[in-house]
Amino acid sequence: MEKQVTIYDLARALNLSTATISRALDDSPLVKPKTREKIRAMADKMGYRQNLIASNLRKQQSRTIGVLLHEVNSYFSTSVLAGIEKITTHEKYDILIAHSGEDGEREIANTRNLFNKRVDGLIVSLAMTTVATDHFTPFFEQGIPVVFFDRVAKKMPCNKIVIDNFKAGYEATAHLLQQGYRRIAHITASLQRNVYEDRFRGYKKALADHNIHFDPLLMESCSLNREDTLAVMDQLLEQKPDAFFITNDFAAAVCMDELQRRGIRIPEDIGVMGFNNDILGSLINPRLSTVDYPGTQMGETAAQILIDKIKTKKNGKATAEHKSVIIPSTLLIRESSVKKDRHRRSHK
Amino acid sequence: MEKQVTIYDLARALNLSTATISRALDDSPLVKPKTREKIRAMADKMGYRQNLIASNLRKQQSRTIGVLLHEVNSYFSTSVLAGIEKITTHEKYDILIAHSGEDGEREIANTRNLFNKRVDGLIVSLAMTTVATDHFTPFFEQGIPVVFFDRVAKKMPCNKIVIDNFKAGYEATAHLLQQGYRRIAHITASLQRNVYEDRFRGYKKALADHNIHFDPLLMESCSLNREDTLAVMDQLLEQKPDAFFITNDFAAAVCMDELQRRGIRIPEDIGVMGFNNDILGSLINPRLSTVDYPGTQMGETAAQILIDKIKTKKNGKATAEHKSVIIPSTLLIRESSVKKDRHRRSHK
DNA sequence: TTTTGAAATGTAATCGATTTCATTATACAA
DNA sequence: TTGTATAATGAAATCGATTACATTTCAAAA
Repeated sequence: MEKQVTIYDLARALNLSTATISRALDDSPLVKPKTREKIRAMADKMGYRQNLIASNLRKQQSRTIGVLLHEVNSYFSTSVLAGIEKITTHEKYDILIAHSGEDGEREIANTRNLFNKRVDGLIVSLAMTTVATDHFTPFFEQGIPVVFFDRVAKKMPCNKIVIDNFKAGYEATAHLLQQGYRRIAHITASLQRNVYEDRFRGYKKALADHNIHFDPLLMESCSLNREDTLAVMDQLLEQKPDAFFITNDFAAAVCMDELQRRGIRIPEDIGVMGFNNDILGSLINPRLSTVDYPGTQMGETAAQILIDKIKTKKNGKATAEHKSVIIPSTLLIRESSVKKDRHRRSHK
Repeated sequence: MEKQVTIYDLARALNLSTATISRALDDSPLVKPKTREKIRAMADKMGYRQNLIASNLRKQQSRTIGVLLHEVNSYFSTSVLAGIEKITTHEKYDILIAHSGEDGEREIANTRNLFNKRVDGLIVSLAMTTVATDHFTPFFEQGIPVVFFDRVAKKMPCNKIVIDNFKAGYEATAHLLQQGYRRIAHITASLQRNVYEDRFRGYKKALADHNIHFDPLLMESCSLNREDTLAVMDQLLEQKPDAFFITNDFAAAVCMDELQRRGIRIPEDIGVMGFNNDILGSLINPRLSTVDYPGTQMGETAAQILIDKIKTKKNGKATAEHKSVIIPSTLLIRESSVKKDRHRRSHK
């Protein structure tokens, strides 16, 4: 385990000051090209590597962005991460990923840790069980930019990247209604979170606009994991629904699988509509109708806005105003929600 | 944007030295409980937050582990990450995730960056196009522990967490043979990587053991993404195979979908065997036979071994010997590879 | 009361790079 | 040759926490 080579070692070896070394390695025009070359050569020869911890301490930055995710196991999450990474790599930032596993307590602990690590900015999607948002105030007080995406805090004024969940929920439900489905069951998650609440409102509005009475017995919230979804589905089937609108493709796929196992035909007997456009949906039979959710684009947008805020902050300009971006989502109609006979009839 | 509160501010406010403050906040028994309480209270009151960058510089550590992944978009990758995270969270380490997108060049750049960030250890799965492994030598020279998992460098002596890919490939192929399939096509990825090479060897050995001549025309390497897989499958179909052994569940699902679209029945006409046990496989029809790949366990093991190495290193004991762990994988026989008629016959 | 050892606190160096504010070298004009 | 502007380099402070080593405090023993 050799000792690290520092700029002091380089300075000694070349009989120069650390100031010159530092400047040379930073490509500063203040040092003579010939000197710079000498320093470069010696740095290579001695195997010098910059100590970013020391650099960051001095520069009062970390060139790191914290990403606080509710979960990482979905296609949506990895898409968002890919989008964030694309931008941050280009802008030479690192990302520190923390995930809360949908647990508000862990979200708080993670937020605290990222703050202590002095991340230059934060990208957040709230956990399912988060209620208060006090844990972000240290960031606001220090003027460290925070961008929320997807799962945002409704009341708080902040930077937000979202889709129009109300509209998406409305359109998905309206589509099912147009296909002739009437008793549309809705499986979703905690209504505390904007995304689920908005979609639910969209669902109810679409029903109302089609003169259908909303039946509370046709709606259930759960964690959307396999077991909970199956349990909830089982319960809802007693209400004799003719369609399911499920706010998650994985849960929708689980339902479809179980329905088919019970001999129920999709979409003839029961129509299914998912949400998120997970790859999964294009590989199951019948192909799942869903709402395309541009994860990569959300990630890119969030990262770009965050980095812009970080940069303008450095230039001293305060940027108090909050950006709010709505990314377009689109209804993706495939097979699980399109009644074939009805379709055929309409063509004849 | 207020100024950060430092231990100097606390020291001044309480008329104590920074040494005492630092010790108190670290729960050192060297400071009187009463003093500690006072310090704690003042820290809370003034909103003190530890600056981990300064702390890490002084302590010559980062309490961060670098994770270098070939990709992050698979169920396997997220499982591994979950496993790593479980351990690191418990041991109070952060993880810095870098992914190479299967590109060797990016892997080199990422490795360099993680080194400069002074990660305390590194967990790696090699990219598809990586050839040399010189980029890891700075870690070895500095005695920074590195653990490879899954995609490891065969020739290099190092810490490795793998499954027995040869055995898994053998068993998967043998199972298909037992089911009566004879012309088994093999779709895999770059044979440069141990995992694919070993599985391929297992495949060939199983064929040989069943007195079946290996036909090179039945084997193709590709990136395993949708388009490439479909192209390769199309080509292989000309060789009239009666089964596919595909080293990736996603690619297998894509194939199954396309085969069924062409009216080919699975498993009656063609049997399909995947690899990795992606959730996907349990949601498609017929359910995909595959090899269960314990990602979470691999992640946990890799993280635990790495942290142990970091700890023993701190205690001064050099740990030159390399750990090599083989995690058990299991053949998961579902529907896509089991000939129903044959099955029935054997029961009658 | 003095001694003594442990307990508590303090002083200052340290981690490694950056950067402000000098200072020295160099080139060109007068 | 001298003066002067500019280019190049250096000395030392700085970022904030930790910690080796020194010093003070205090209670119990002598």
